[in-house]
Amino acid sequence: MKAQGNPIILAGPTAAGKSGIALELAQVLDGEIVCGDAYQIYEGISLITAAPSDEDMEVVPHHLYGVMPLDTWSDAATYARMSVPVLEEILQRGKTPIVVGGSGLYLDALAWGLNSLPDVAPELREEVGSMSHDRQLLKLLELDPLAYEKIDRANRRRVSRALEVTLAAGRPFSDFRSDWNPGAPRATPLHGWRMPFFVLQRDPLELHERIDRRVEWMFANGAVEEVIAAPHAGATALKAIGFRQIRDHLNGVISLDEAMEYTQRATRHYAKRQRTWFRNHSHDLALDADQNPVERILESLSNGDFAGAACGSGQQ
RNA sequence: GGCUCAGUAGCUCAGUUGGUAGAGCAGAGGACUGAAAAUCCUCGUGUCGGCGGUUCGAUUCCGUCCUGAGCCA
Repeated sequence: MKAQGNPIILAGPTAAGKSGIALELAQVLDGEIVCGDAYQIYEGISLITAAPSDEDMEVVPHHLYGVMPLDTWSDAATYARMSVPVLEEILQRGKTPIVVGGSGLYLDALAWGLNSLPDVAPELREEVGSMSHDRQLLKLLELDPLAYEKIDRANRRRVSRALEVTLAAGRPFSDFRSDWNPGAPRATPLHGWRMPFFVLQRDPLELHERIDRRVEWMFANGAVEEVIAAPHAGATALKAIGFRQIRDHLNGVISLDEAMEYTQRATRHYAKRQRTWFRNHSHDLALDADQNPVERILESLSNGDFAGAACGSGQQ
């Protein structure tokens, strides 16, 4: 028997103040917070990923933070699959799950669903990865001309992925893409939920200021030690901002000050990409961090703005 | 004091056999359907250190001065 209610999503760029607002919201709504972030789910890097503090976790139950071993591969589909039972369980208990995070693709996977694609074996991924970009393109043109036409061909990641899936499925990647191919099955929101999708915004200059201060704080409070303690980080976790910079410092390539400066810079770049993503991807309501976002969220929820869209058909 | 090398975009540097110059990074904007804190795309006029000279034309050659680095005294 399916539980009543829908989870809420609170997204937005890093350092916009999501965690604090989620905490307030959870207390008002009798909710529980669920990680919606690609890196905060990893174990052992809570500091450099700016995951919620232990104190925050005592105020309101938090889920899916620090649960994934550092050497484990992760991706959007994995995240969506593992978060469903967590959300379901919270709803079962009559609480409201509040998914908080900044990973646009992960959140979209949860909110709108992903097309159903075959898994790609690591060996196959490696095989495709070892091919030159030109060879991948040639192969893709041969096996999936539609994908070849539609895809960002300069982006090696995209080309590799299309080729991987084509090879793994034994038929073209484009067959699975409902946005390119009207015949393909549409993605459906997981579990038929229709989750109100809020985006928290903040003035870019203010955001940059907050990022700089937060990174300074991380470095003053054990960021280097955290990286030293994580020698076993795998391909996915290794990409957390700060990881490479601190390792470069530990290897004597750059100074500590440089490591911090580069981390600040990389985080600003990241925030910019997030702003672009959230501005242009489907969400329900954008809120300014300076204009009572909690009140506005509560207001829009109680107005029943999302009631009519429930159960599976929700899009846009 | 003498000699040598350097002085070009916010930074690091390329280059122009003399026809006023271009990369990376930074910065700005954008894209994104299973690595997404990833990956990719677009955007480059700056007294080419100052002043003189030669030349149709100098950032490029010559002189001189300034600044920095190194070597010799």
